[in-house]
Amino acid sequence: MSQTDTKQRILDAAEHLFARDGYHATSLRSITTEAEANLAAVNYHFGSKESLLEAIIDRRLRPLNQIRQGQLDALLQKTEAAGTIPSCRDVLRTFVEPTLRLRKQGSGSENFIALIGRTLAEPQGIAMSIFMRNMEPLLARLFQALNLSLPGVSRQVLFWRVHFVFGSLSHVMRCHERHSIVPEDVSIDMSVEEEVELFLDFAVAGMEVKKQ
Amino acid sequence: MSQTDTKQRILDAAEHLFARDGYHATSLRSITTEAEANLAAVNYHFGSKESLLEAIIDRRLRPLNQIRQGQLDALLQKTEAAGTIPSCRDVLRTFVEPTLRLRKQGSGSENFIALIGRTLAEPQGIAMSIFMRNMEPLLARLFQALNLSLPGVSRQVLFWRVHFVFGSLSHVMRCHERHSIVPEDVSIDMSVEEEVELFLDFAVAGMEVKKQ
DNA sequence: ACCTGATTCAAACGAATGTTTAAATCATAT
DNA sequence: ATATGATTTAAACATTCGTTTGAATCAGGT
Repeated sequence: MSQTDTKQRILDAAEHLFARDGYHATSLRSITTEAEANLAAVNYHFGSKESLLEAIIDRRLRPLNQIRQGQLDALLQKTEAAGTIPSCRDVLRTFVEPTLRLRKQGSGSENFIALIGRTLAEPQGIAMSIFMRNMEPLLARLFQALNLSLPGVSRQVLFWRVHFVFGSLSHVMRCHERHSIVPEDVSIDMSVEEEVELFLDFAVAGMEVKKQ
Repeated sequence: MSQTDTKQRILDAAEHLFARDGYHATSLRSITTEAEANLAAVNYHFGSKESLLEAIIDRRLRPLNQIRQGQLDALLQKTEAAGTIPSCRDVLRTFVEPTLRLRKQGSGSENFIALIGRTLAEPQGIAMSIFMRNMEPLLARLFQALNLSLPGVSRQVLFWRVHFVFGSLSHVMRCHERHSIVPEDVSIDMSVEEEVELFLDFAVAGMEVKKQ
């Protein structure tokens, strides 16, 4: 059993428990038990509980953001070459689609998505600063692209609507399991494409609407 | 200094700290310090930390839901008497307006709103079950009214869109302070009415949109 | 003034937390 | 085989946690 085995098992277990119970409600003992590792392994491999959280976020957020960044760049290059402006729907899709696709990818990534969803709900938390360090450049470019795609919407209103969309998305990210208020006749199993377009139907309409 | 003084001070302090740092990251010692009460006061007046959380939620959620319920009933009676169906905007307003109004009311209610916002982000948490006990009847009626107001939207799609709206709303509830990603030139000070209508512009457009 | 019940207080409880230690074990290259 | 560095292990570390205790203090009625 090599070093990376233990490290990975700890990362997976912690990702799962942090997502399910939250950072503070999860003990290192419960993590190492689930990972079948010794209690001291966390501090040996990661240094501290907080650094473990950082490693969890970095592991998946870095490649995810590279995909988002690549799709956004490709879209902007394409529209610029064609002399048009990107649609709000296409801009948002570069952010949302890789997110929901990663969740369906398995091997614990659904836990990561839920963890990020929780993180967004704790503005003052430890996870938020780690998260924002990875997100800030991309978020700035995304806002810029949305501003370009919606010339009729003021920066003021645009900001709030982006806020609303992020709220919706983080909620969807958190709730990957059947909820108590979900009616029995509502199916929650959809393909990634269905999920993405269902979300974009909602989000784009809200982004584009003229003031009433 | 009477009994209710200490009880109220503990409720206010705990509401503030639970909202800011989360339930598990807040200790009874930090609560009683902020409330200028003895450590044992929490267990004397409330029995346990968990019962304190329950008291916090009950204190404000009960009257808030009565207002929401009253406004929804009034709307449904009015439209039924007129032989029409309620608009989606009016139905959503009966839920959203009392919420954002309470936040602006002061005396710590903004902490409660943020706490509920956090609660909605912890599906498996202790607060969620306490919260849902108070919310389930109203949520069922709200969903029914929305179904009535949007005859063109299937139950399946409607459920998801309500999900999205709740995500947006809970996000707005959490973020009552200026965020790091908020551009400098974006004002976050609005009247309740402005806030409500800005939110409803977004949410109603997403609820009503035809599939693309 | 005195009694009674409610409230406050300092102190301590056992349990659980994140972290550290030092010895034991493993893997690998010479 | 042996030496070396990486990893694992059991045990203990000092804190902090929620809760409990029993005495002290308070308020109000007789």
